[in-house]
Amino acid sequence: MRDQSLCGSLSDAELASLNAIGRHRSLARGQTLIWAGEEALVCANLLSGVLKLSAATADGREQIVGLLYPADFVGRPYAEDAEHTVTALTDAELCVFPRRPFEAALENHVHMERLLLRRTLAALDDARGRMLMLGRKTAEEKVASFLLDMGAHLGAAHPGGAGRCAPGKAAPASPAAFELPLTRAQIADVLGLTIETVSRQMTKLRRDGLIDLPAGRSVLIRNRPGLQERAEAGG
Amino acid sequence: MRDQSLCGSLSDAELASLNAIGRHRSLARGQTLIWAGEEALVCANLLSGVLKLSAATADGREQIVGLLYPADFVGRPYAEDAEHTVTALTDAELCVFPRRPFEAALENHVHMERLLLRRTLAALDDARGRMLMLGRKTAEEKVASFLLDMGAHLGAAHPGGAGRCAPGKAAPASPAAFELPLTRAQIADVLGLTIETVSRQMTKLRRDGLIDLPAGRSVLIRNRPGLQERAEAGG
DNA sequence: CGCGAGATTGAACCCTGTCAATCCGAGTGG
DNA sequence: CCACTCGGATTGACAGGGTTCAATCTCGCG
Repeated sequence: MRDQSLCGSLSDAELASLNAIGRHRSLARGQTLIWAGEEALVCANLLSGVLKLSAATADGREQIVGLLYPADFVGRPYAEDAEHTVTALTDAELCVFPRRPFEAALENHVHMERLLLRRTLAALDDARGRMLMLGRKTAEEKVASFLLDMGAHLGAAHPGGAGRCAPGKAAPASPAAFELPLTRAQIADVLGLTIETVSRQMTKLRRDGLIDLPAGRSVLIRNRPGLQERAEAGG
Repeated sequence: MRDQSLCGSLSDAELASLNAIGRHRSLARGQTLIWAGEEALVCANLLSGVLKLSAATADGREQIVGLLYPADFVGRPYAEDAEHTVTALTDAELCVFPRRPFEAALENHVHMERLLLRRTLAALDDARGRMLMLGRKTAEEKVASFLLDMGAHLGAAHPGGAGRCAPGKAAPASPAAFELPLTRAQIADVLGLTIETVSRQMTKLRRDGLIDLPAGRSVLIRNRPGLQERAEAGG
């Protein structure tokens, strides 16, 4: 468990105090760990699988505001109520900590707090990058950059077993083929589009020979430079 | 200077070590402090004025990914290169720290680091809230929520002197009138729209009696509940 | 007065959303 | 084995919200 996650590069003492309050938990695909608006009871460390972080308008429009991959931190310390809903896109495994004890552990272990600060800063950069995409990219650019992003994150995945990261390999060259952990509807919610537009752009990219869509949710990138060109912009 | 900013609620020792490395700096309206892509040389604490945080696509489309108000933290510790450009929307005053020494100070003063962590977590929530707005709100909803947001932030502003926060008054009831620190073009860049759409939505809200636009950039909120209704969603 | 930046307004276009029909693959039960 | 169903994906037709292009207006300032 001492991988590149939050637990990674902690002292033995720190690891021990985390283990003392942490509990292993499995999430089935579709299951929700945290509901927006409810009391934020837990933080966690994602061990395997992919989670979505989402927000919704009063009338039901949904926006996925973040995707969480293995080793990512889950939850929001220091907030009484959760701002966003956390749901499993694939079956997932977590190391869950009750929020209060976790906060206490943070305060007692400077190193852990420092690690979380760096991660949070990185997450903030990521979120802001997504804002450029949502606000200023066309549908084609959105879909193209989404596919490239996803390919990078599912790097070491064996096509078929979604999203498990081989420990040790930090950032492997993303392979040509992978399995999307999201439905078209969820992709639409990530990109701020509709199902239909996502579908159309995908088939357009396929017709243009940049990608292939052999079955259901599997994707094959045939022409990465070309795809990057379609992604334009800075993302 | 011991206000609600990063410097606020620090011990004397911590304050002293910040003062040792910090330097006061003024920024004229339109001046840029940090360029995206360049080496990130400084962090800072915003004393007065309003700054924008922006990203741009290769072909020049711009998206404002954050607005910074007095007492906000500026910059990105632990990153070699800046991801976003920081520019003054109004004349502004900052307390600037060279990044490296600032990082060192962070490591030596747990309390400061903890404060920055909380702020960063809050900024992350804010950014994600904006993602919902960019991805899922209509033009009218975007403009309405922008005006409400701005009214809240410019709370204690005397119409005409943009964005200076009266110390002590934490979150005053937002007044009916304020002066926008942004041009229509910049508002468009915040909301992911065009100048023309922003303009049209503003005059629509005026025609409907929800707001008034007496002069250039001044705004008067005539019917806050009505405006909130137009803002819909969760923002 | 005239200039220029910013703002408003108008008209035409088109990308994307909406509505609806169809298709596909997996699982189920007759 | 096949029909049926059901969720997800694709495709088509159409309408509309927002962009684009362009003209006009306002206001501060030299």
